[in-house]
Amino acid sequence: MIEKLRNIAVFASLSDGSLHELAKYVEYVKHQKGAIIIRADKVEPNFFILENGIARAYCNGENQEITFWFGQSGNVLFSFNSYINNRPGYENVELLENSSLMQIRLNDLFSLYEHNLEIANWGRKIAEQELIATEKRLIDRAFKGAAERYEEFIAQSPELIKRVALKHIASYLGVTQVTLSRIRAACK
Amino acid sequence: MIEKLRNIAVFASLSDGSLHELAKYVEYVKHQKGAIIIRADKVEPNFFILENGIARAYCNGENQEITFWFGQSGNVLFSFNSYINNRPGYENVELLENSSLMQIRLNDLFSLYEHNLEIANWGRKIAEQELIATEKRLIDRAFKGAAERYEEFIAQSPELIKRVALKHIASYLGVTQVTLSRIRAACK
DNA sequence: TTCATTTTTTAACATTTGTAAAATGTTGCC
DNA sequence: GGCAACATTTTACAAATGTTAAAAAATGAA
Repeated sequence: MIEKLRNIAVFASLSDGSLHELAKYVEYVKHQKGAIIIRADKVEPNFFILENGIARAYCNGENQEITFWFGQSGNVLFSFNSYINNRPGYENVELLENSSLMQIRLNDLFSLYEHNLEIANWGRKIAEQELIATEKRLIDRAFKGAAERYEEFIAQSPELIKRVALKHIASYLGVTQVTLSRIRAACK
Repeated sequence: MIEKLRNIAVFASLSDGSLHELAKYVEYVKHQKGAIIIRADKVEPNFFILENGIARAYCNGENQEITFWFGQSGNVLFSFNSYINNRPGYENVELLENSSLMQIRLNDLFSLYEHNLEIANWGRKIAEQELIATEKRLIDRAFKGAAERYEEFIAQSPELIKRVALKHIASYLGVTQVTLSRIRAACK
């Protein structure tokens, strides 16, 4: 059990003692492709670690659905507003493949944060890494054209290109699917 | 001294004991309008809290300068990449008015994180709040037109509209200054 | 395989936003 | 006040991206 946790990069900074403490609260779950594991407008009481599979987070607009995040094996996955503010979130999370996940109840995790210094710092680093990645995306939108963003996406996430529908990638990159098609046609 | 810290909202969650610990390492500094207190490509060894004044963070592009963050009284202020990854950052931070700041050396702050549970969780919450705000901006760019983003900016940051040059606000909103002028002309 | 469904591409046209340059407005200093 | 430096708006035109619709290609289930 601890072995399984230790193999996931996100837990690398934790000692055996903390891994044991954490493991007490970890539950394994499997879901089918297409499952919506986090729903907008509901407080999601769990924090997930994606062991296998691919997930996307999206918001519902009027005529459109905006995908703004992809998760792969080893990524953590949670409703931002539930986790951070204990309020209903704005995002849905859909599994794009049959997936296996670990989950911890937020209440248990928060209680670990209040008692275990190492886990509190682990939680801090998770938020920090997500923060720096999100900010870089925001800055990239200003400096780089859609074509360049697409090329970087391919370079950085070759797995996702193979396994995720282009319509989702288009909205992740901030363009319509028509524009993404044009970009792909141009760089052939 | 502790009183001064207690009046700043970002410290509200800290007990007297932790405030005392933190206060040992806090130094007060003043800078003039126009001072660049964080420079891209340098590791910035301090973490700042802006007591008075306004700051902006920006990246240098080839022909342009992109402003992606504004700070006001009470906001924390740090080089993301220095703080998070101990690497040179990508952002400059300029003070747009004469300002007074508190600063703590990152080494001291990190050492507090490793010894004081309450401060570790305080650092976690700071990263989380920045994260949720940044992600909301990214999503807003997809769902809202430039005009709507401008109106929301006015509603949420009335102080900044009065005190910050429009060219900086335009780039913060993700449009050129010409486009912002057109938006302003249209909604008169 | 075959059919139905979904995804992706292509085309034509509309709209938004960008670029460059000039005009106007504002600020601060001598 | 008057000048210089900088900020903002306006104009004309160019480029990028969006919209709509239809065709082509890919996918999945019976």
